[in-house]
Amino acid sequence: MQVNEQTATELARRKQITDAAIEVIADLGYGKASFARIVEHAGLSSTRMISYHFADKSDLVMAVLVSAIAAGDEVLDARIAGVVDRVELLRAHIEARVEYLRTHPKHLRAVVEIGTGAREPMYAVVLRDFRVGRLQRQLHQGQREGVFGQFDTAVVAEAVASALDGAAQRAAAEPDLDLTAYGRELADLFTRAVRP
Amino acid sequence: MQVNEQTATELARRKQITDAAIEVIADLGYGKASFARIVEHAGLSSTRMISYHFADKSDLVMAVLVSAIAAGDEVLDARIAGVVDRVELLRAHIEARVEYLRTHPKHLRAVVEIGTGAREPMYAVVLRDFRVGRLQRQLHQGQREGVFGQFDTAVVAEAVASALDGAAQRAAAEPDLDLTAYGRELADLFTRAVRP
Amino acid sequence: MQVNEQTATELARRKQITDAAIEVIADLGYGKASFARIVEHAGLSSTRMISYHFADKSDLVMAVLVSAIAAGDEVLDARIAGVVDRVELLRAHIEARVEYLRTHPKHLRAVVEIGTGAREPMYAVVLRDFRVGRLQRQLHQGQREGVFGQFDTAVVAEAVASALDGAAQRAAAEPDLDLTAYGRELADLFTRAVRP
Amino acid sequence: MQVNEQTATELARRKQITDAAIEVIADLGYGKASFARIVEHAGLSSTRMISYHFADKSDLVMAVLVSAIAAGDEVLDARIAGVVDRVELLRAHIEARVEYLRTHPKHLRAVVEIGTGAREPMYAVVLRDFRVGRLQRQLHQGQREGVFGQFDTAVVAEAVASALDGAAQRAAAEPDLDLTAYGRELADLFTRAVRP
DNA sequence: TATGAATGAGAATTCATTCAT
DNA sequence: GATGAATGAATTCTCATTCAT
Repeated sequence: MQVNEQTATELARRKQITDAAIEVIADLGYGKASFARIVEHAGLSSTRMISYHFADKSDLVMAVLVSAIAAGDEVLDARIAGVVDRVELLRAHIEARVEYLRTHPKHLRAVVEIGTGAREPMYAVVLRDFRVGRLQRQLHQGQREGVFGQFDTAVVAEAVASALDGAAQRAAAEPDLDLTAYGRELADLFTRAVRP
Repeated sequence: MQVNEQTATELARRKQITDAAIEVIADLGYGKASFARIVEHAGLSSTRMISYHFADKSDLVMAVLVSAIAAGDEVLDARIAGVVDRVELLRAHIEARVEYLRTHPKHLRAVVEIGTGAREPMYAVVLRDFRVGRLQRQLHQGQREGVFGQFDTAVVAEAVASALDGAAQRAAAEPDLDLTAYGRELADLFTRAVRP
Repeated sequence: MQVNEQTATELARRKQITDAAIEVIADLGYGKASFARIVEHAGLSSTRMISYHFADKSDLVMAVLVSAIAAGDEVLDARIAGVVDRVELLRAHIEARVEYLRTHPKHLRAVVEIGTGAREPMYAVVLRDFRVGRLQRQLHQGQREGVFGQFDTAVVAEAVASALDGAAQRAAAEPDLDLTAYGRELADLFTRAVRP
Repeated sequence: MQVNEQTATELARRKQITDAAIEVIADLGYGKASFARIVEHAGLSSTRMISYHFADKSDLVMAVLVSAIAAGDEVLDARIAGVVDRVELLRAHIEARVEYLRTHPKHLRAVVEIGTGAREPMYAVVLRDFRVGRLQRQLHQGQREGVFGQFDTAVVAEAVASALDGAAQRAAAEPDLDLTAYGRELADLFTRAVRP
């Protein structure tokens, strides 16, 4: 299939660039992640390469976001598959995010960096859904079923998301951090907190 | 005494600059807070003014940090004065930070922006103490007294600090947010979470 | 005949590209008329399409010129056919150019844009002939016949041509401009001016 | 006076830059007049110099416009001073513009280049006033006084302005052109044309 | 204590064009 | 007859900082 093959190279290049961008953003922060540093990391010849494959910087960043979020949701979906208990679902959600941080440290770091460093409202929508969207819906459902107490789901979802952001920050600073234990602690913390 | 008068002018200038820097960092983010934008905001003649009063950018940022943290700790100290109960102390701590966010929105926003946007390890120490230092000591003491359950104080302190960061972000995005209620929700959340 | 069929497609493509180029040059000006914007306008896949069909940019611009000038002279020829009176011929010439501006606004605009924006002496020859060539010959002949006064035909021809350029500029700025009236005014103006 | 002296250097620099910009725009056209070529022409160290003294490119272009137009109006004012006859005033106007083209060839060329090459509506206002503003008012007044015939003053003013633009173009292409004669021809042409 | 002037380095982006198939 | 991929050069503009007074 010619069409697919034509696109294959293009897709491979885009992936090479987004992967490099993820690493650079994770390592240097959103502010320092210039085209020059990304091409250097990707082993490309010039920044022109990026401009050729992406309309502009926000196009690249959006591609990074989509890619990283897809990977994160994959981990999440796999972890919560089959879990029905609401409390266990919350635990699974938190632990899945920390597991994602463990298996894809650069990906999650990049998302957090973009979330905090970038100011384009363009990213806010997709970031919001990744950070608090699903979680808040779960919390809301748990309240309706009576398994959770009465609290502001927006506040709690934001608190959980922020705690996971904080975990990413700490993990970056302390590479030896035991993330599995960290995830369990966070899950314990919030499952206690949502009890009726 | 000439020396003192010189210092007084000097201090006034420094304050004018740090105040402007706080506003700009809070409004535009650390990455966009250039000298040019700060002098514009402060109504100064040129960026040379900043370079004259501060050794370099990190010197200015550190001054911003010290100033903002002092103001925040002042609010905190006033709020926890006389509180002895450990749980109430935790509640007071969280609510005091949110109150600080309400009374000094630009200050706390600036601190968070520097915490997430800047990468100089230089700031990390002072930031760490502001965000988790006192809190973690309180939690630890509470555990020793048996009022709190057994959890990793570092994890919980980081979670609380991150939740407050998240509150600052939301407050920036939603100016009409009821911060007093938000603070109460957060305090409820974490006081439930630390129960034995 | 394969050769002809190939040429037909080739010609169709070239026409598609020159037509798009005319629109872009007319709308955005010569300076902003990049290959990228032309392919976008033409709905082509890449700028490579242009480079394939035209040797280089000046080749494309020359094709635009030839095409637009041919269309303009067609209108002119139709309008002056049968007119013998010298003064009427001048009037017909001016009005035909304005009519061309009305029926092919993008074409004439593109010619003017290239005339003013481009610097290649290559275009100057063909432009010169379109703008002042025929007109100057008519004026000269009119003088020999004694119907026109004594003036510098080069100056007057250039003035007429410039006035028509100006009309194109105004028409672009004011889409509601009554061009027929404008043409009549110009014709009146210059027929008065050439009287002996 | 310190204030003046401080500004003096600044003003001198700005003049040095605008003068160089006028030359470059006149010689290479608006499209090719990059900062790089202007600093090269001005003998400055880097384009940074321009960015330091002008907010952005349009700021520089506007300064060029103001400077060139002021010089042109100075010549015009000197030429029409004391002229009362309406027809003579029209002649003086046209000849003054051509004289300006002769004494300040680069200045008028630059104005024409900006007028045709730039697209910023920002310039349009000041350009319009220079090109047709005063002239149209004169024509209108002449009609009210009955010295001129009935014609559309906007059309005629635009035609005169365009003819002067055309003169600038020709003068650039033919350095040996006798501009005084050219100006007289144009003045003859249009004074004939406006007769009742 | 203050400032006007200047700067080298780097930013993202656009340009017409060429290579290889 | 067509195209996907790539590119070097150039664009305007911003950055924190230094020089000289």
